[in-house]
Amino acid sequence: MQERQALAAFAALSQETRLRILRLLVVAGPEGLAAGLIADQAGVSASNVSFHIKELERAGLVASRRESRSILYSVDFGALNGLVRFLMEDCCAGQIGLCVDAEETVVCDTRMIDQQGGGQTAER
Amino acid sequence: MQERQALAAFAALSQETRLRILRLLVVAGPEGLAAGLIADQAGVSASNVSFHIKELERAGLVASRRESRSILYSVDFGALNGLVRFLMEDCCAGQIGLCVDAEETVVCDTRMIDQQGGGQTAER
DNA sequence: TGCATATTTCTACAATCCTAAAAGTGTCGA
DNA sequence: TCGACACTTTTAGGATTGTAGAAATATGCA
Repeated sequence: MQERQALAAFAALSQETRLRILRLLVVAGPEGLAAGLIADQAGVSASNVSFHIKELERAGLVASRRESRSILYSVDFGALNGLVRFLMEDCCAGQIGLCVDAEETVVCDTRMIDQQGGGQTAER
Repeated sequence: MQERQALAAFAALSQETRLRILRLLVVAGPEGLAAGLIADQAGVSASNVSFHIKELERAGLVASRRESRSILYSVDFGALNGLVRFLMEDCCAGQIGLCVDAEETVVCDTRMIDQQGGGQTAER
């Protein structure tokens, strides 16, 4: 994932309504959800949903397709995956051993295994 | 990590200068970096660095300590780790098998293994 | 076509970002 | 201790961007 896209994705996720919408869409799965339903479930006005969905689309996190009267929006899971990877790799600038805690979540990428010898845990 | 903190963290990372600063700090490691050095290396004015650092601190991603005349800033790796986890768990709303691709990065948390049977990859 | 539903554009307001200048804050030597 | 210096933060300003609700537009079915 390019830095440019990651910046847009972070911006998209930094807004409460958008985060809520994204979660709804994740739960909905590849099938997606109509804008009206999103508005209902998120407790937000339709125009507001439209605005935020557009932002999520611009960030590449959400895709849309028309189905009869409704437009169904769904998460681009590839993009979401890319963002996780960006955060772990690019953003952590190769210090993944420091960034990603090995306690519960053990990440088994070769690059990470190389750095996991120390078994370092993050300091709080 | 609480949603509130995650929102602040995403907002902090959604700005080019702040992302650059965070990367510098990650590379610098626990030792940290003085504000002046950050300004030089990031190619940003001192006041601007101060402004953005404060934002990173507010988001809980960066800590500071005084050392003689300088103030050294360092990444809170625990918080960064928490953000990665938030993105993978809370944000992905339990659909980790969909969100986190199993191709290169295999995540070996029990919760994830449970969901990895399908070996589903994201659709683009 | 005409109506009901679904979505987008418009508008006003608030928040963010950056530069330059001024004000702190702490350290060191006389 | 006091003043000078180095380093960082705060403030003020103006331009840009983000937000929410009102109004307008588009779509599909009878």
